[in-house]
Amino acid sequence: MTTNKYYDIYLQLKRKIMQGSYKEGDLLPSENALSKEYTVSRETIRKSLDYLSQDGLIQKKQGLGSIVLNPTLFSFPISGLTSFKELSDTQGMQAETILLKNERIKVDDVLHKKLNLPIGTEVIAIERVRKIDDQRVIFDYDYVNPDITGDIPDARLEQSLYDYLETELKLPISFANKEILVESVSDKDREHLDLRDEDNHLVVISSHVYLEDARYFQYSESRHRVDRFRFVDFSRRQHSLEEHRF
Amino acid sequence: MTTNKYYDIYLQLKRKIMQGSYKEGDLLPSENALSKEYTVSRETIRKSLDYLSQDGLIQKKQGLGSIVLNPTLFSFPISGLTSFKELSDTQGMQAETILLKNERIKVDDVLHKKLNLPIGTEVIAIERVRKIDDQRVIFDYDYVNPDITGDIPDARLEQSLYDYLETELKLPISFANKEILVESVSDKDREHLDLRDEDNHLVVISSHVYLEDARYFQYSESRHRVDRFRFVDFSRRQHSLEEHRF
DNA sequence: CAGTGGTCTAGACCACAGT
DNA sequence: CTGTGGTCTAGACCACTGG
Repeated sequence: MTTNKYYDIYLQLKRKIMQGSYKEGDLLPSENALSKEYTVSRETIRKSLDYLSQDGLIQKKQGLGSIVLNPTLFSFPISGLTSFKELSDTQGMQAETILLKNERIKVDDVLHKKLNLPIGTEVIAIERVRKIDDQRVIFDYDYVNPDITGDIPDARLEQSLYDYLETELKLPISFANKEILVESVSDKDREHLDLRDEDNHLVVISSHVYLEDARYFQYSESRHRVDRFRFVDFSRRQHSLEEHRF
Repeated sequence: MTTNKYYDIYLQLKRKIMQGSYKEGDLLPSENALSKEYTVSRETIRKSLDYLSQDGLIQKKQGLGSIVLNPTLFSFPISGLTSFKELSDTQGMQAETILLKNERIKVDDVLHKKLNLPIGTEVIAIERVRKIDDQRVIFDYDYVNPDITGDIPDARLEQSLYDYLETELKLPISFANKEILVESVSDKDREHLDLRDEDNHLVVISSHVYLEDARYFQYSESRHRVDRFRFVDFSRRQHSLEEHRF
């Protein structure tokens, strides 16, 4: 339960859209009408609607109103920062984790390039293989800052790293820079994953993860068998009045 | 030139961050200080800062201030809705387009599944191959609603479709649902693209594109040779106080 | 024309950081 | 404690849409 008016209203409107009380193409009640209905100011309503808009649930049009969009394509929240465990929970996949490594190491020159940390810095290196429907299809590497987390119990890594960090350590994970590439399969990939003969490539998702106070906290690399990868996104066009060149 | 205070201030602050007037880890002036500096209300400043935050340029922390983040990773705006032409312009690649097809067709059952349009609907089908550094590495399919665009001159398709739509037709392209998958190479892919022996797969980006009034307008499928694909994203964690199950 | 969303203000109170 | 960002208000004016 939150205590924010705008967030409560956002959730209520979201539920109504998801449940079909408002259908695709319908207009929401006007901002003035909503502000009366919920007895809040119009600016508060506008903040709630901004959230719906960012979710891709409505489209606002000046002079007309807030058009309800089709929420069906929206069921995969793979965009944003979401952990494997959360995904397998919401998607109802049968999933299992194999822990290969969980130890402190020093950053060498190879890691240096990936992590942007000085050579010799101590990090916790974690290697995990993810099994979905009895096939090993994802290879996860994580490097975290031990000054922030301390050592991490093996048992927690077989569940969710993020759950441990947020629930147990109360670490406020906040934002990430993410990159998606396709890379060639390495010998190590082939050893630990169930790959088919035609699999020459893996989809690799690399993330630099930061805490709320903007401290650099974790680098992760998640290597997916290509047929098990899917990325869904809702995006708005930036009408570029601005200069992009810097 | 815009006439919005919050947007002007956003651009000014953005420029200062990009140019290094504010460095990584610095705090921006407080909201009160900024509102005095620009002689606007604090809410207006907050709107500007919201934009910077969405861009991943600052991180706000209650009680502390707005922390400036590292803008270096941020130079690839492949996220969002961006056309091939815009990308090749900003990235300075040597690029060329080969137009294979530009004609009205009727939706058949195969297209029906992709477009979510009734069988028999008339659409403009466009097929283009993109050459980068003399190699044919991207195959683009576009299907647009002819009621909205009318026929499209061949010459314009060798440039940018989006440029034509926005500059010439003044169509307000607004948002899209996008999906990224990896698919097997088809015979048609192999015929039109310069693929290497080991290329069994392509990265496929599918988008459903809508106008400002939420009318469905275009479906596009962009098939990339895997080594020429890169996707960069900045994401904030949704602290899920909320239910994701619907 | 009346009604819609878009921008902006001046003020208030609260929750949180750092000292 | 002071200063920070977070929430919220009541009102104003503007730009746009539709009839």
